[in-house]
Amino acid sequence: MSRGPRAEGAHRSWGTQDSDCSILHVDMDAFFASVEVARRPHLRGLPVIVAGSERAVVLAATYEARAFGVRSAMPVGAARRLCPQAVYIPPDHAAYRAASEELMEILREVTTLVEPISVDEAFLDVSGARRRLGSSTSIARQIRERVQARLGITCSVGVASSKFVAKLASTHAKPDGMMLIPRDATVAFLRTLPVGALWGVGGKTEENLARWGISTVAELADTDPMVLRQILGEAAGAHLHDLAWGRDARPVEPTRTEQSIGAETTFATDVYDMSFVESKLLDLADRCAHRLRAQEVLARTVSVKVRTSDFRTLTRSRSLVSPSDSGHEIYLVARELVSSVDLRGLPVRLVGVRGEGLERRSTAVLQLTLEDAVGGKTEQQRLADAAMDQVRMRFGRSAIRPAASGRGPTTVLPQVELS
DNA sequence: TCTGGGGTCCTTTTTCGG
DNA sequence: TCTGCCGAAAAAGGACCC
Repeated sequence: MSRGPRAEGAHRSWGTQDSDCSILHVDMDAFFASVEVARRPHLRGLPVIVAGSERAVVLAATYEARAFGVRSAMPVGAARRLCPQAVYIPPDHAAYRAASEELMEILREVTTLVEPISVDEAFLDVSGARRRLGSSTSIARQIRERVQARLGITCSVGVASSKFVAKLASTHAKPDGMMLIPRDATVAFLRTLPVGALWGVGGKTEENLARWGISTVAELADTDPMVLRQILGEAAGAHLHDLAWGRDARPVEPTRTEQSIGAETTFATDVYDMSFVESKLLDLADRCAHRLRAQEVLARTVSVKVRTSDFRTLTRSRSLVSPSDSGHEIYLVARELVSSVDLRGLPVRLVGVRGEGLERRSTAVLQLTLEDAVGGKTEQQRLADAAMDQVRMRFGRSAIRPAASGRGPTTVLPQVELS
């Protein structure tokens, strides 16, 4: 579901030398819409748009709908004006998740070095798979065939010597294509692109750069990095200058861990009633906590997001005394945080709850056996009781399980301070 | 035209302890 | 005890991605 701008001049062959290009970027074409068309063949060839409520934005549009100017992230109202005859379908996220899992399975048959970056795209490092499966471009072809055969939808693949160039290549290959950017052609390819093509340059940065007379990657590449750092900040300035020269050494990382888990919702109409907002908050905290538990992680910080009817977005966050995955605990903090927000008398459009600073659950094992209790309450037993109380408070009774020996309770828990 | 919901990362501001 | 300064951590906000 790439939205990056493309350049017409870049849309040609850049050579065939793929021996030093081991990074692949696989990107499904109009993913959600394609899944819907694949299971409703009578829609093939029609403009199809996947979107939630009238107050939402377009999540995906087939190429037939794009011909009318419809784009993803466009408000549904605007899409209806451009293309009233399109078939509008509400999203079915479970189906997209299932298709996504199948896609990732296909990719992992090629190599274990797969880094999913969203439901419908992933990077692969095929340097180790080439002896078995052939050249990088040949592997790209095999992937496209398998995806078509098993999912009934098309994808595009970019092949390059770095992640970000592979991603640009897949964007230019769309729809249903493949593009190779040989290492030697990288800088020449990049210089044909507008700055907005670079990963990390959105509307604001583009405007900002335009004020300095920079609107193409070539112009950015030829700008003194010191000046870029002044315009864009320390990190972004240096990073974008590197990208403009094709320098991107980031490896494909198959095991990236999540930094936060959250849930948010936009109301059908803006609401003044804070008790209604709180009831939604409880729901969101529960969803958030449920997913924390499913991933076996605890959140160190709770943050809330409130958007008022004028589209101002405010956030508040607070660290917890001890990390938690309890919906009730998260709700209590979230409610306080929301009530501390100055809404300036405006109704609320959106609320969200997020758990941040995630840490893995269960790193230490506390074992208490009946021997510990012999002779009444020893110092050790009192200590153990206190620890157990903490465990109950933090994880609930269900966290305490009988030991395998059956002689006492064993609990798996994150480091409990026994001081 | 009227802007979703899931995230990441970076910068700036505020808070806090020494 | 009060004040200033410093650095680290936390909080807030914003831009960006799909």
